[in-house]
Amino acid sequence: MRSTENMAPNRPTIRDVAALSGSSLKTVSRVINGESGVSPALEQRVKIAIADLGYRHNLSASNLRRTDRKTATIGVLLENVANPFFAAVLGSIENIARAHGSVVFAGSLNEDSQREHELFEAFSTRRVDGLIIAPTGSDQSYLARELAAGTAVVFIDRPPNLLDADSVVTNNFDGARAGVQHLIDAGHHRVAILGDRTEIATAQLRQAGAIQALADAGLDPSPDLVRFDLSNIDQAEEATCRLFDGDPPTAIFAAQNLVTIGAIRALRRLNLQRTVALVGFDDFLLADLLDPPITVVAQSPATIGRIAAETLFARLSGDQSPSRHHVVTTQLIARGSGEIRPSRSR
Amino acid sequence: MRSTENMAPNRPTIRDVAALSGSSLKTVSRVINGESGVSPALEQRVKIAIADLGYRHNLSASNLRRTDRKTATIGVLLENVANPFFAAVLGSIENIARAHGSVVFAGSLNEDSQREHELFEAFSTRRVDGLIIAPTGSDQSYLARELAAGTAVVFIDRPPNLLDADSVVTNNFDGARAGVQHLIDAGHHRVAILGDRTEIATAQLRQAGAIQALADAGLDPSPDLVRFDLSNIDQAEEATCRLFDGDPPTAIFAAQNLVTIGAIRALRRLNLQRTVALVGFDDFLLADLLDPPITVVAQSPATIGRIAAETLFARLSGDQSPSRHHVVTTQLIARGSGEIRPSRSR
DNA sequence: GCCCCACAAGACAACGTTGTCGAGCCTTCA
DNA sequence: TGAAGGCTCGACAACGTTGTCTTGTGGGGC
Repeated sequence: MRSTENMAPNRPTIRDVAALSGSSLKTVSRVINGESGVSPALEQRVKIAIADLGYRHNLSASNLRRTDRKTATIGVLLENVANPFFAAVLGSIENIARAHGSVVFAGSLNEDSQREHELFEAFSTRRVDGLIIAPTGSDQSYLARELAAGTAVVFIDRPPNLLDADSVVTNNFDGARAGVQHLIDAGHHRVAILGDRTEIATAQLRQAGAIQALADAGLDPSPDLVRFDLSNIDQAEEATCRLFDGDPPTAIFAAQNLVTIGAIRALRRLNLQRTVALVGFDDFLLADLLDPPITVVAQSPATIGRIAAETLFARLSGDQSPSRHHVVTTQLIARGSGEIRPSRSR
Repeated sequence: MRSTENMAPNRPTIRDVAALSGSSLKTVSRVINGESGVSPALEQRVKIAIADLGYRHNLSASNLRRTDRKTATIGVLLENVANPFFAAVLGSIENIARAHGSVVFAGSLNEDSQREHELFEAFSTRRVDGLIIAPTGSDQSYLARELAAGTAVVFIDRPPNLLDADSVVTNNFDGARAGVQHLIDAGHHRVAILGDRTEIATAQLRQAGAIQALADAGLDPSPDLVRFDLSNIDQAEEATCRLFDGDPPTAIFAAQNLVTIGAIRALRRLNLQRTVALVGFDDFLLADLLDPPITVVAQSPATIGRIAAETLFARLSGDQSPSRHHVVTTQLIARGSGEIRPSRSR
């Protein structure tokens, strides 16, 4: 007895289709799954009944019974879907997933490792075939059981901690090193280094790479020119301004997207944008239309997403080879801001 | 008999948990669902068994049996997840979904109405509780049965065709009208109007609003100043350049994001960026750092996403009131490019 | 004419879970 | 002391589907 208030009628099931078409459950199942062994006439009757009833296959029930247990669903855990870098990664993953007939769960972690656990739990409960994760927490060993249970997992942007699994990451160290090297090559000796929060693994690597470039050139990173833990545009802008309180830098390396933008704003405010060189890590839309155009160390979000998704689907197709760790190279794009020479040598 | 090659072991079920904890299926089910009627001691034993086995709840089976039939899953169909506007919408939806304990399927349509059907089918088969759709096709009547079956559907960005359902859209007509009005107020008589493909409903409205503003001012839109069907940056750049072949405009209204960027590039190329006024529809990152800073008619993707998700969850909680059509207003942000006055009057 | 086989089609159980109902036990109160 | 009622706990069926097995049915070869 169904209440009349909450009046969603029962959806038709294969039982209804069987009754309407005058066939059996199994026959309908065969038609739905395109199995052989159904005469054309009966198949036609079943298809008409399906259309008439507006029957829709129930993947939950199907999946429960099937032996292969594939849901044709993958989960993607990113830092933030609204961040252009990760949005590009997600778009690329979705393209590959589409080609494999899978659909995609998307979730944002926002640097919250508890959220990482929650979302993993939620996706796992829904029995995704595989996961692509840009991890935030410092321990992914909680995934070991899931891996053993047959769920494929690929890490992107940041490698997993305490777990052996495939990964696809940008060459952060070398990219940052090349960015700073580019400034040194332009004749700079006082290069400021601005970076994101040091808890973040990628931020650490970029900062290390940047400092390595200084060391390679026999330059000491003076503490007043190195500022980390900048987590938004405003903080980066403020930190950049303060660089010019004492003995100022002639060039700036900004190790992250938002930090670069903060630096640009600060240089504008101080009217130093044509005097102080700037190289940013990670490309962004319109960088070429700014004045001066911004030189960047570009990452390849689309490549990262594509390789990660391809790796995932290879695993789902049975690839049992040892974990692979893909490193995607960066590309330095010289546009102007990074080629400014020091105005006065020391 | 499980083959040893494909060695994913069976996942533990509540049966295994019951056996290990020395209780029954139903008791384990009660513990999992936080139902009352289990003594603390037994509850503890069950929880230990769950942890020991690494048991994970199977939402498919649960959902199959439950009477409320809620999957705590919603589907979002967008134009493209990598587009900043839709990425912001998606991020906002995901936030609300998280607060309601739901997870989100994301799919890109890329102006392909067949893809719209495919994704709908895929999500429906997975029994999502609700859908948020930025439609691409010209007929959404195929959703009527789904609505009747109890799936909530909310349309965003573009209203549905041939279907009655909730919607949340930007006030495209008035926004575009205000943008062009702003240029007219600055003294312009020759205002070019550049727009996206006319098949797109929002593009039509913006173009109509822009032309209405001209008409209101007693200006005739001369055909050589109106260019539609620009679907990417390059086409927009090319079209903008050609505007200056004959009798040139003194101002440009670009009715879409990428079109605005194309126009900026073109004006730069012609070195007219400080001479020709420009107002763009839809805001973008760094618009304020360009030279001149770009005046825009800003949409509120986050607001659209939030209202759509809140409407959806209200429906899922039983709201049966008639369909509502939310209109989100635009905001004109004057930054400089739109306030340039005509250099010579005609 | 008979046997065998291929093929179409259906009966039935099972997937992992939860709704229903009933058994057993303990407490409470007349 | 006994009936009533409230607990905890478990047996069982059912959700919608598919794997397995069985039952027809007709055709071909001898």
